[in-house]
Amino acid sequence: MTASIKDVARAAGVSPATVSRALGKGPISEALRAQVLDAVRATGYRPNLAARRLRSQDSGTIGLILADIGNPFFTGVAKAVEEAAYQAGLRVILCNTDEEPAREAIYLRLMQEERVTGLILAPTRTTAERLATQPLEVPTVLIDRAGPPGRFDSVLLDNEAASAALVDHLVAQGHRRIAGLFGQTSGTGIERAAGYRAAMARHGLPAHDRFVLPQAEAAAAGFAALLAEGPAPEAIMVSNSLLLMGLLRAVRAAGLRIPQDIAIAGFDNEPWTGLVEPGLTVIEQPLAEIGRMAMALLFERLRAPAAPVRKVMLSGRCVLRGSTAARALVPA
Amino acid sequence: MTASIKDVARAAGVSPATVSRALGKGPISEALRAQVLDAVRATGYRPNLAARRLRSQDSGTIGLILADIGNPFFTGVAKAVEEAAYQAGLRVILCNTDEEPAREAIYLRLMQEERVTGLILAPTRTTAERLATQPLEVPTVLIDRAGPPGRFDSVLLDNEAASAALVDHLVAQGHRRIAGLFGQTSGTGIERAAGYRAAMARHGLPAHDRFVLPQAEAAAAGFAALLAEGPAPEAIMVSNSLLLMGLLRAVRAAGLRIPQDIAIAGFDNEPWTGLVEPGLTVIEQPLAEIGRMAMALLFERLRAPAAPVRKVMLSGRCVLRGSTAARALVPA
DNA sequence: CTGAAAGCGCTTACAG
DNA sequence: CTGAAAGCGCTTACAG
Repeated sequence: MTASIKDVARAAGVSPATVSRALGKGPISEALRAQVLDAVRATGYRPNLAARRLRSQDSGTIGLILADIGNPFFTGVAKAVEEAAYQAGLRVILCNTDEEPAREAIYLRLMQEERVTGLILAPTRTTAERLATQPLEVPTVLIDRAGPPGRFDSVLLDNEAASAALVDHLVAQGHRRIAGLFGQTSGTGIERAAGYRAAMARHGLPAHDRFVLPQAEAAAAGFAALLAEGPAPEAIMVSNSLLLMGLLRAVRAAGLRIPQDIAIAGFDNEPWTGLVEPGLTVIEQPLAEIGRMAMALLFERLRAPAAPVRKVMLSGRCVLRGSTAARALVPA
Repeated sequence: MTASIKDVARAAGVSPATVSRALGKGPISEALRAQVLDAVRATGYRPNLAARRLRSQDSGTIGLILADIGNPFFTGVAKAVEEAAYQAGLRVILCNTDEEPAREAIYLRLMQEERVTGLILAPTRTTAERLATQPLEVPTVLIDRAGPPGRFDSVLLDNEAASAALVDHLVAQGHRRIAGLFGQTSGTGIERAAGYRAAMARHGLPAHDRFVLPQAEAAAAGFAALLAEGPAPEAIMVSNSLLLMGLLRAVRAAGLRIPQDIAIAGFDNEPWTGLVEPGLTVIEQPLAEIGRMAMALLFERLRAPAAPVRKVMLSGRCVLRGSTAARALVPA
């Protein structure tokens, strides 16, 4: 039904090889090229990518496996990846795992069956651990979440430093009982918790934190648990925007004022964090830079498969807003 | 480098055809199947999807072309589409056009070159018009945005009714000077504007609206223009959540109180619309239902290519919040 | 149920 | 620069 390269060849009075050359690279005279392009238009020919891939052994495709397509962090990174791929003439297959290791496994297999040129992956903790013993056969760059040490090119936020910056800020604002809620499914949550604990210890303060599922509802439950466990915290930090949203709801539902009764802070400078009263203090991540850097590392890897593994650490930016305003400055 | 079906056949002591049958359908004895599966494990064989597609003339893939992957409306729909595709054993290629007709054209062509089984598309106005004269060769379902009448299966919100519900509500709250800002790149914005105008006319009120780019910044500019054009509106409705966000910022920047000085309302019940003070009145769309229905229509179309074109209209739900509270009830 | 053979639509050495 | 031929890795009539 659809025209094939043979139909075009017949229409142009040339061989299929010449059509292929006219459409791709390869030497060809200008006269024949024009002839072929006319025939392409006349026949409505569209190359069959499956055939092209099979023959050339090059999928021309990048796989992008993300934990949550509804999270603006990932969509921001995805846009940058897609842009870089487009510039390089590559396609992107975008996969959403919803933080489920089972879906990750399915997509990882699929990417191998698609014979993708390269893979960019934000693994759950479960999969990150599996990666230590079952290496992937595809050139891969990890983003946002670390894998087994020294095995994968990766682009990560300096999570410990970012958490420490938040703790330092809260301490400077006069807070001492600073609690934390951290996502348990990703290495990122673990690192942010570690940064929080280290910073608290450095200030001589006791850590008080919990790991929860990265969902708004889990943050509410975690908040309740923190309250039940001891003296009410003066401030709470959380490790991602979903938790921040849940925490905000829970704090409001408890009738607590921000920041008078409790200060809150989190990660990801999403538009709504600035729209909500009194504005939420967050760590802003360089989304586009993460995506671009991931693609750059991938291209380098494709060029030099045996080069040493690289780990790029990017810094977050602390965006200070009303939710962590100094208590002394706030009218009671 | 990677094992092919021949390697598996050799390892299992059978023919490639038998390996193919063991992995797919086709009749095969249990004994041979087990033998083959062992060989698959031993060789680490992964089928080459490009080869499979080329031979079977079936890509097993659905194309999903969306206008803005950063918009929760589209990610919500995308999740439902992906879920339905997964249940049916199909893959999804997700494409983001950022409302740019040029990128839409590129992806439309790509989908044909991928020989996708079917396509789900939210076209810009430009592309929707082009579709009238240049029909697609792929079975296609339009979502969110109408195409040329009677030519494409589609799943749409009843936009005129939704806009009318918002206008009726605002009128019931005592507002008369009700203005509107509508996205100009999609048919949806046009329809919502039409619904607004019709409802205003029905109430004997003059319409006062502008079309703007679907961006938060454009809403701010549009708001300023509305103010400059005449007596200040008592209420403003907008046609999507990006505009609602921009409008909220602009209203606040102008030092106006919501709803005392101005009431606002819009579309899409995103989490932040409930978190922001005083809560924003919005039309909630049935995201999952839109995605599921689109896939259902697509499957029906594949089953019966010549069946009559179907257009499914879904109703929005009006979520009333503080941003449109009655003026009389609000303390001044 | 099983195998040998053909062929999906391309690209790419190989000659000329 | 151009063409004839081979072959990428599968699946699927066709025999048996």
